Amino acid sequence: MPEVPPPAPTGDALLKVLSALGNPHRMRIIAALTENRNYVSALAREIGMGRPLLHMHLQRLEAAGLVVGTLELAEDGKAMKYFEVTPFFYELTPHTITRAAATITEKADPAERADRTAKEEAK
Amino acid sequence: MPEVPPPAPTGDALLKVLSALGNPHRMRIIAALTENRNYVSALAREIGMGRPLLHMHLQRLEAAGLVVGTLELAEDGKAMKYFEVTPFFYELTPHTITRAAATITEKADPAERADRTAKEEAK
DNA sequence: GAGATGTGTCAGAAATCTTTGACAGGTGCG
DNA sequence: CGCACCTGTCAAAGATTTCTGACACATCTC
Repeated sequence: MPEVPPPAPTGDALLKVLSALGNPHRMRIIAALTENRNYVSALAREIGMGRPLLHMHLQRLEAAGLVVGTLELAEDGKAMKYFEVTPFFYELTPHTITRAAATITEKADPAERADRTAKEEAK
Repeated sequence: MPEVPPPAPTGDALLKVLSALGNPHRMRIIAALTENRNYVSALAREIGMGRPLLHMHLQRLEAAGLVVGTLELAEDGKAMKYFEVTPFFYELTPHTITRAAATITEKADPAERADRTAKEEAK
């Protein structure tokens, strides 16, 4: 079975991944969860961070598709949300960035082209 | 000549790269400069963005080591700063992130906040 | 000199992201 | 019931990032 090359991610998706990973706390969260999956409260204690804050970071990572959380019921009936990292893979080169940049649906686009060229000096 | 495997970047370096790339404008700047090098003012017109703003973005990209700028004197004597992308290559996987996370010198580190650790064992 | 080009920087507004503390559930146990 | 866990959300404060409009300086051309 030949290794299939990773599909090119859309600009917005890659943007989410990069901004999600570009944060020391979230990087550490990925590191902690890579070693072994864990539930929110325990993870919060492990890396010394408040639950609400960790919750938000996990949400950001999950939105980027880097981790997944599943709500499981323990034997004693308590509900705990376990998080684990997804086996992601991204290659960052000028080429991949260029390719991704072409498909960005951020703000501003419909009304803009070659009209605001010599506008700043015109005062 | 065998291809040398890319060296593992330090946590702080990777952090800079990721947060630099995790921005739509900077991604487009990389895309534009990948096609051909350019000087600040022309690039600003090309992607429709104010010079001061572009200047700041280029600074961020250069600090991350993704682009380099060289001040050159044109034939007519005008000084123009040409920017071009560096052939960077980063592999993003749970493993590389974990490895990088171990070497982060961001805020909080000198004194590990391990004070409420006695309670978590009470499971 | 005026005008067009290039460079750079600065201060403050605007928009975002990060962080904290309080609250509102739920379960099982002594 | 009260305590010890778990889950989640919210509002407001705090810290950063992003963006804009001046400003200053240089060169070449008219």
